[in-house]
Amino acid sequence: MKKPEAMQGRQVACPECPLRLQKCFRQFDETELAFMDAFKVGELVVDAGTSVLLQGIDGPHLYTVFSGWMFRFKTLPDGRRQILNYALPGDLIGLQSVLMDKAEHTVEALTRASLCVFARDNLWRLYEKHPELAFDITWLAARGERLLDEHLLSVGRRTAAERVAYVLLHLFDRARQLGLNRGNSLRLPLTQQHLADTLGLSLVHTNKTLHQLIRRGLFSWRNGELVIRNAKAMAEFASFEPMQEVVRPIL
Amino acid sequence: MKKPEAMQGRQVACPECPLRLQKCFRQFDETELAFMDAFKVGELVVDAGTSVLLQGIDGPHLYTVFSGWMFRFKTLPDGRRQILNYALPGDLIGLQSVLMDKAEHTVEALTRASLCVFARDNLWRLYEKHPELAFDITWLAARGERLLDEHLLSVGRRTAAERVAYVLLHLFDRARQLGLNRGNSLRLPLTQQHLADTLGLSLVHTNKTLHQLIRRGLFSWRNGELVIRNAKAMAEFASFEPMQEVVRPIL
DNA sequence: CGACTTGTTGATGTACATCAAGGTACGTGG
DNA sequence: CCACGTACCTTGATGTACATCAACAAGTCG
Repeated sequence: MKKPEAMQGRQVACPECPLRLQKCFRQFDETELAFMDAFKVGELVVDAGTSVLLQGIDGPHLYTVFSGWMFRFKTLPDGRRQILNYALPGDLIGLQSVLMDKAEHTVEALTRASLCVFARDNLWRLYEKHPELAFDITWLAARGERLLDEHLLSVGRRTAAERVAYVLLHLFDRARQLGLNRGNSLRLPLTQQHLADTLGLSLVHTNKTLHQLIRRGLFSWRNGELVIRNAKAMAEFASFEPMQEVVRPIL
Repeated sequence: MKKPEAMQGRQVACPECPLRLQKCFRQFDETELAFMDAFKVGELVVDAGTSVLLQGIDGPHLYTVFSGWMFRFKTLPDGRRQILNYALPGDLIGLQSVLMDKAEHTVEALTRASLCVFARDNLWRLYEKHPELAFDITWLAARGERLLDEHLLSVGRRTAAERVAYVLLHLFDRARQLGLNRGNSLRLPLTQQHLADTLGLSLVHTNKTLHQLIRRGLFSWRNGELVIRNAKAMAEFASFEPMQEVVRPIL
């Protein structure tokens, strides 16, 4: 587990942010962009395997993922790990740790990733001066809760095979909304161990289950390339319903 | 599953709200109390077994639990149910459904319960006029996410016995902060089926596990009365750490 | 200098034996 | 009647062990 690299100065100004051009994100007006630009204190680029927030440690910053994949997890004292969810470009990181004073989970980069960094101290000004942005933050928090609801349903009540199918569709769907896919194909930067820790399964059983589903022709996954072969059957099997596509805020 | 009773008019004015007297809740100033009083459109009293929000249905209201226990759950098409969390007095209900336009989960009363009802349309005014209250809502959302994180860790990575011990301590701790306990004793309005659906276990196995822990002298639970007999051993066994006691907002 | 070994490491694949959890059935008791 | 208790058998998931495979570094030899 590497340490984060030193935070760099600001490279991209919010008004020119290329992420905001994606159709899935809400348009900001000039005042909002100006405020965000002032709110942003820098950028952080981390290599895969680097932790940005640590379980039990005070977290002074709020982040937005600009590029790359990250994941959030908790561990038990004896090392058992549960991955809570994944953060993709546009996702907020560190809201819990800013509001509750310290993080109760760790956030680690799955790929090389870059983050926009905001100072916690200015968050209050955001609430005072820009209620729309405050509303956006609450919206993002509610969305986070919804993702956890769905994940919890999976881990608690779906069978191993259903869980695997579900999570792959879920990740594919989220990545697709950001345009990270190429047709039915997607570069998935996970190991089977990540999947296992996401789904509450052992590595060995995850592997068996994965192959069982691949043999059934639902998808393939080789060399980090996931291909959805039969989305319909897969969604039916896993009781997966894609998230309604909404124009969502981005900080 | 009964339908909610008709909403009654306002009985208790926010400035006189007895719940706010609890030491665990943040004090509101007069302006805030006045605003909340105007924001509140009524009260809703429901019997045990009544659903307030329904999975997949548009939810126009925001609620605060005033008294009683409620729980939030999702179900799969074939009926498998996963309880996501419990709502006790002071907890917010319906934020997801208000922000995302419809609920993706159901909220049901575990006991007779009364709720304060707020109109979604006025939520925006709250963000405009009372950033502190907006901040509070975000805080509550972040807290909800944290509870889910912990629950997910349990279901994903704890053994059946650890899960049972953990959830009982968790519920006891939350109830204690509200003064619902009497020493080590607490009236727990759950059936073993609720517990099973919370923990992702079968009813039979939940029962066995429960008795295994009772035989070990960690707690007892008869006639709906939970008694923590050995809190230390129980917390150690389940890797339970009580939530830091914070003064928290209430709407 | 390049080409071919060799060793290392991390991710993956598969075969057991074992065990934790599930499902059915049939009790009891309020 | 519904919640709880318990026995019995089944099965889904685990843990250990070991083999494969690709990526990468170091070392050796033509």
